[in-house]
Amino acid sequence: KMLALAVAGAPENVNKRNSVSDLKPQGTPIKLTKASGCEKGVGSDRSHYFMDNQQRLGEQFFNQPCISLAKALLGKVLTRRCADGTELRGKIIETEAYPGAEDKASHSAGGKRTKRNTAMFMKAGTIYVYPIYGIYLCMNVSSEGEGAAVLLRALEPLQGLPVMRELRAARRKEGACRVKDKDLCNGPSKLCQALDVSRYFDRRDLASDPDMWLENDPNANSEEPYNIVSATRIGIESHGEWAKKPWRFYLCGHPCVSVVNKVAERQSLSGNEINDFSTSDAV
DNA sequence: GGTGCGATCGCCT
DNA sequence: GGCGATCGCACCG
Repeated sequence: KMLALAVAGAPENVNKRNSVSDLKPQGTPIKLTKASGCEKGVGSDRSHYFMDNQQRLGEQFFNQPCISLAKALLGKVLTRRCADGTELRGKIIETEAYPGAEDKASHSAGGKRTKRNTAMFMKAGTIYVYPIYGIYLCMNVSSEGEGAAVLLRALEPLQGLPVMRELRAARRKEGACRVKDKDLCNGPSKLCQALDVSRYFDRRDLASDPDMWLENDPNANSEEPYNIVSATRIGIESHGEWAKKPWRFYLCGHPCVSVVNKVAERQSLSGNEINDFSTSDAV
């Protein structure tokens, strides 16, 4: 606790003003109140919410169908305990479901098991980390169902932002501008960098691992619920019909969404749960 | 604000 | 040997 506090309580306030402007709610009705945004709570202000023993989500939570888990993960807090005791926290705000064998866009398409995708076939809650484009990593969590997993695509950073910023800056050019709060974890590989998720986590159990786990957001009750947008998944255009499945889920209007899909948002708001449109992501 | 492009390498065919 | 469940930067408007 003390370590976490020490880290979180550090120099963050210095940049408060910047962060505030970084996180403007846009578009749709979201409830990004000051208390729930990245700006204020982040770090020092927010960390006290996590001082009491937060209960980690256990096996049962992960043991649900893929699409259902992808939605259930939204709003949960991913916590990473670093080697020095520093705790980094981010709220999951965007996921993608890869339900398994029939899904041609999945690494487990056709039920194929390989060395790489082994974690997808392990018990629900198993972490699947794989390298992509030679230089990046993506993190998934396996769900119920053979070869099914959920890709984590974006987090709202809550605690340990200075550390996250350092971890992210390591990859960037010297002299590049400071990463905005909302950009620290707004992409699948960015969140791996920001939370120091390495390939070492592949095949580990998110329900019992000492270095990474999930919590409920202790602040959730004071916030109005977000609308969940379901949109087409990102980066799988070459997979024909499967590319059109609306299996990407995100909190509507949240500033940390990696790619906004306005068509999907309109459909979600009009109360249509099935967004089987074929257009690619609008800007 | 948006778009285009190159980086870079493990994995699978 | 070819190809990504991506990212950051340069460039344009």
